[in-house]
Amino acid sequence: MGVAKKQAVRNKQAIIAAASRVFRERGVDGVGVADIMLEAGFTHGGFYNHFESKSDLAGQVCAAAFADGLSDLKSVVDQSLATDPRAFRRALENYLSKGVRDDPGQACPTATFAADAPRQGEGMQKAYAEGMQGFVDTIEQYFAQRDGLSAPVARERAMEVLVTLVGAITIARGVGAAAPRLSDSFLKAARRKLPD
Amino acid sequence: MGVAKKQAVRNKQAIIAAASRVFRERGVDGVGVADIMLEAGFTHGGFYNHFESKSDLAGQVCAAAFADGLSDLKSVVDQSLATDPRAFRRALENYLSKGVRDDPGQACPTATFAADAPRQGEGMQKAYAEGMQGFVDTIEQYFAQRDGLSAPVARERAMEVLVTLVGAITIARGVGAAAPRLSDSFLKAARRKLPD
DNA sequence: TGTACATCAGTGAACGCGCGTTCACTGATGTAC
DNA sequence: TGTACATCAGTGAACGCGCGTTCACTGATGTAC
Repeated sequence: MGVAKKQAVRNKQAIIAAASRVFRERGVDGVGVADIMLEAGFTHGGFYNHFESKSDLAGQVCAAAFADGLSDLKSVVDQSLATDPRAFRRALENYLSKGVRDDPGQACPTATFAADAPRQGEGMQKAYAEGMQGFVDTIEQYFAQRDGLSAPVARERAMEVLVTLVGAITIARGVGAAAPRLSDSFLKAARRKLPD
Repeated sequence: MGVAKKQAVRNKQAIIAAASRVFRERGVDGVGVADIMLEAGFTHGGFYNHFESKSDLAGQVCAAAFADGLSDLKSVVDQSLATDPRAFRRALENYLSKGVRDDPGQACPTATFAADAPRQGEGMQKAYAEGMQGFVDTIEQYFAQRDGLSAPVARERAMEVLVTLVGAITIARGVGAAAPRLSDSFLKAARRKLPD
């Protein structure tokens, strides 16, 4: 069809964005390449102009999702340290909300890609591990700076927070459709356990 | 081939056991019916003598896995209340061990089926929700009895424990292959946060 | 207890379908002159 | 600035393959007499 280079780059990002959403909703194994391309507004043949394979895409999707998530997290952390000390806590509570639970397509990759990562290729495993590392580092630094904690203590707290977030949202989604009230109580219990 | 009724029942259980293992290792969408039957030692054609569909199997597998898990949990709880007060805590620590992390095929369904449940059919969703409900109830009763807590408080603690277990093992598996040391520290941090 | 027959778990070939991937083709873009 | 041509993103048909499921067949099991 003839497409400008800049447009091609934008199209690739649109494919990644579409895949990012449907992968989180239905799992990497639950969507086909043709579905993804259709969601992005293209026919499926062009896929291999942008990606080596579906597995390659999965890795790039995971990396991009973590990059977005980390950038969001960093601005929340900066905001908390500078002007609005409650911003961090608010972000955690928002993560454990019904809205996030019921819309995995938009949600943080920590939970949505956790199950796919070990089952997909090396690229996705690496992206997931590096992404989690970035989250741990950022939260660790936040706790260290805010509460004057030593690095190891702050690090452990950061990991505890991530464990609570991922555990609660994972369970809440798992029981969600069949037991909505149980699902809500898991979110509530986890919210109450969060640090300030 | 001609097979006794008792043997047929045993064969069905063998299929469920094989599926239970490979579903946890590779995800429900990651294994085919033929694979499962081969793992169980049969050809694939006989599958539909036992199950209506793959989705039906997934539901039965999830229910059976939770029944096993719940029965294990109940005997640990009984043991803790009767003769060995540390048995419960030991079981939790064992859940968060490298052995369990690296062998999902044998592991507790709370974490391994959490991601599949919302994406598979109604049967699996129901089995997962009922299974989690059973776990919550059992742990709640344990805390209530052991520490003389009111039901709501004991319930919230039970949910906190489950959130920690599922979150830690999910993240540990997710980062496991690409970042083994990070994975270990998540398990460690979660173990340290467990109640006695 | 022995015989004839219906049942039905397991076999293995076959079904249509959708998957990931390839390919010849197209035409606007971007470059060389 | 205008023209001729190479590039390459996107199209849509096609590839082989493995999926979930169906089916005719088999023979030991279990039952009726």
